[in-house]
Amino acid sequence: MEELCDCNIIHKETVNLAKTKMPDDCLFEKLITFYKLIADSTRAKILFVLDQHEMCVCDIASSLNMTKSAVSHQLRLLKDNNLVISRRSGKEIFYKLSDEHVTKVFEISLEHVKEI
Amino acid sequence: MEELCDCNIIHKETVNLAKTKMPDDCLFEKLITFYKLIADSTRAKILFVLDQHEMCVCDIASSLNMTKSAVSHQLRLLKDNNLVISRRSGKEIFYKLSDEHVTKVFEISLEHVKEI
DNA sequence: TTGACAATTGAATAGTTATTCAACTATACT
DNA sequence: AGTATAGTTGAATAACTATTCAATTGTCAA
Repeated sequence: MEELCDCNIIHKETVNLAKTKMPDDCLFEKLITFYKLIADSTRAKILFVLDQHEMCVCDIASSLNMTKSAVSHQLRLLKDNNLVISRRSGKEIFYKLSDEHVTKVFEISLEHVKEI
Repeated sequence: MEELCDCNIIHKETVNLAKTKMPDDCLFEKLITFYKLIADSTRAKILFVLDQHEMCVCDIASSLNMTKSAVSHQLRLLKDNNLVISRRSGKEIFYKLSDEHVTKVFEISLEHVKEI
């Protein structure tokens, strides 16, 4: 295992403890993937309105004052990452949060960030 | 207020409800600023190791196998946004999470993302 | 005061990404 | 079949950002 850092370990115990406790990269990937999705105002707003009610693309675009295309691109990202699911009903496609878990995490995130 | 969207409102009630419930942009800014900071593997790992123990830049760089410079740049962002604080002790500068609140939000985030 | 080490900084680069635009598909209705 | 509407898509652009590199600051110890 090569050392990439350009400095000495000053406090060996602290560093060793940190390294042993460090979760595997997979967990960080999950964390980052999830929070990158929230960390965009368009997507955060989409999640917020879908947390209120299932919606079609036009309604989301109207609510956010954006084009259908821009919203659709972001919906695709959210869908690919399983944060939302869709169903077609005639010409319209309705989107909603994928499950209670996403709802909960999003609401908790929103709640906590209010306090910072 | 100009309309930027390129489509009709299909379900007027749903859209109106969403619009009235929509938090002001300031809250979304806070949410996004905070989650953007977490949504990067370097910064997430820095927050993780600082959640274990106060650390100097060299120790953080060693723990993450990165250069001091790269770590320092990210620490600056975290500090500017009040997620971490620092104190000098001789040649070293120790960083830690800024308060219990940041600790809590970060730990909750980590906990919840495990379940997704 | 000189040298060594900890840390910061600014500019440059490379990679990522949100929105726009135009073209396209899918469905419903006449 | 033909038209209008809902939605998707890919390419292009513009904006943003993480890391590198080289230079610099701050502190200590000889």
